[in-house]
Amino acid sequence: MDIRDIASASGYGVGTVSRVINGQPNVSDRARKCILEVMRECGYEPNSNARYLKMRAQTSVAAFVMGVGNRLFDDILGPLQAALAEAGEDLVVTYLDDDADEVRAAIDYQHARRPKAMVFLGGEPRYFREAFHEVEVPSVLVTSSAADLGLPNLSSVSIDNEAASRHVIEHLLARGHRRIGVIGGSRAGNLTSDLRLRGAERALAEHGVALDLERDYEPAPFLETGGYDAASRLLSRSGDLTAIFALGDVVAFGALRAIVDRGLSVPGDVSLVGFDDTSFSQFSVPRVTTISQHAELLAARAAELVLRGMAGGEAEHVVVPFELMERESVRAL
Amino acid sequence: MDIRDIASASGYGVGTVSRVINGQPNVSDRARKCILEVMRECGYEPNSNARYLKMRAQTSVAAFVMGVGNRLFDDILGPLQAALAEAGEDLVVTYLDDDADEVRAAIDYQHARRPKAMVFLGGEPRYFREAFHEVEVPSVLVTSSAADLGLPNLSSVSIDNEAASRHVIEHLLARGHRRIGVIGGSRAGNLTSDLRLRGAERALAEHGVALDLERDYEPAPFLETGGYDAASRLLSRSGDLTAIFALGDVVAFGALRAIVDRGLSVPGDVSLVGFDDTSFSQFSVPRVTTISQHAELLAARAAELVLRGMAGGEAEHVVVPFELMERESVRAL
DNA sequence: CTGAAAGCGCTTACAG
DNA sequence: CTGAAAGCGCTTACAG
Repeated sequence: MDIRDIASASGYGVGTVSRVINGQPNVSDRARKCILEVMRECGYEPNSNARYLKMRAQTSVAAFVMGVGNRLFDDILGPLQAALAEAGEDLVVTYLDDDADEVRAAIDYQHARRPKAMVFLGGEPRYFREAFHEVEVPSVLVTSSAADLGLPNLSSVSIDNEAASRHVIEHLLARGHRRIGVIGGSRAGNLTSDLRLRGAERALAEHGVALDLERDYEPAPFLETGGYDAASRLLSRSGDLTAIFALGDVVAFGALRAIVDRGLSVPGDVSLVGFDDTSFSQFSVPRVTTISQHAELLAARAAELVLRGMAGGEAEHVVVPFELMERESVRAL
Repeated sequence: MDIRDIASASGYGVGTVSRVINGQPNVSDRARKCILEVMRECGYEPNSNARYLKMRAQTSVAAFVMGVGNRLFDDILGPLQAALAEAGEDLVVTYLDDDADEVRAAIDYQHARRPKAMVFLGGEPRYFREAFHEVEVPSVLVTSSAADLGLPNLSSVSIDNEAASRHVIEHLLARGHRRIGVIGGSRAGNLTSDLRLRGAERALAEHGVALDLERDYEPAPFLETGGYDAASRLLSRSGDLTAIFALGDVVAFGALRAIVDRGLSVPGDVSLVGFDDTSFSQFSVPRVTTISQHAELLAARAAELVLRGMAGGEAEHVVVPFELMERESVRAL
């Protein structure tokens, strides 16, 4: 069942059939109606490989969503799609596994589909450094800054992760905490958690309570168990900590459990702050103070950057404000 | 940059180049080496549309992961891939958005890639009923039964959701609970939550404490807010409930919050049971009793069904055991 | 082991 | 408005 079958069944040529498939205007109403009818009857679906093989023309803009299951990303997608739609652009989204190489995926996609532009929700800087030069279309990285990458066709929009982290520490300091532990990420890992850690370190240093990385910091993968183990180790080692800053909400969730398991209470004995404002921090008992990123704002800026990139503009790196969500997990000493 | 460029640059014909691309044996070592070298130098990547257009031959088995962010599915994927690899089959996975039509996606995929078989991690029965007849390859639905669908090429592997639900109710009953509320899903929705609701109803009825659907059941979307609102309404209406069974862990998470917000404690005042054994129920305070599905078992059976289907076997519907994870959220009255 | 040729199912100038 | 023809980049008999 191919376009030729439809052509002969309808009595028109393949050219005309192709035109109705693609919704082109120069087809008589009569032909269109007739052909549409035949296609429906036959349950015909154009072969996409053949289409894309021919249509070297660029199609829609492609979005790659990293780390499946991130609610923030889901919340960005809607407004982004809407904003793009307003400019007449389609958005087709591809979900990627947590440890997938998003840049490789994007390059493959580019080969197959020739998108006009690409947007990455999340992303590992390492992959961008390695292979992004192979992508030829304007792109934007969302939630993490690409300013340091210096790629001519890669814009970015993110909060200032380092500043957000400083803000958390200052919040804690202002409430009388001096012995503050930090958990999450690693000292030589993913750029985003690096920035958060660095922000905490600097804020602490500025206030004369330098973070002892050996004693008061514990790396942890961004999983509940990671947070649980890290908090346990930290608490065994530094029993005098009055507050823990978890560099991600999942980590905070595990940490909360670990604290309670030691017979301590949050915030009675230990104050806790997370990062990301996931549903965990909104519904846990107690609700956890955390840093929130504004999905709609990120989406709006991302859309602008995409459009500007497609119009030939240079890469830009925009920073949007974050917000500290004060909840129930921090006690004033 | 196409296969012809590689051919002329290497001095061989396109046929030979194609053969080395596809790792076929009938190529001299010399030619293979030379061509590989040229391809590397040029950074050549075959055009996948052209490949698939020609290769009408079937490729790998395709997996569709529904409702992005479901840890159970992620845990199934690894073992499934491994088991299939042992049989020499590749698994390529596609992540789908929560409200995507997975069957439509599968049909499109089938058109483009001609997979040998497909497996669905999760899925909406409605979509299967509507369009699955268009898929032509052996498939298996995982975590939900396709027995009632009667599709000749659709096998399934799942726990007995109804029985699991009965088990929860019996557990509660055995601990002296008589006034048990149920939240989550809807009375005319997704098959899986229907089954869970029905299991609860029947178990209750059998023990002479019929579930009053108007009074002691609250539908809720599978989100924390859904659980929060449903539990709030239920508790306002039926203040004498001693236990709540949430048809999903996310719903339980929201419910836990709602209970605490009313100044009640779990399990002191209200016992709580979830379903799915997500990280929430493992790390919440208190840890929540829930039903666990065995990822490795599901994966192993799914792999068998895929292989059997590819060998021409008929569709089968297998049921694997579930497990009640007793934790800290249920009190004996 | 290798090359020349046909053809996968489409789209798009080109001519009418 | 419509059709015949070329060609997108590959793979695969077929012949050598």
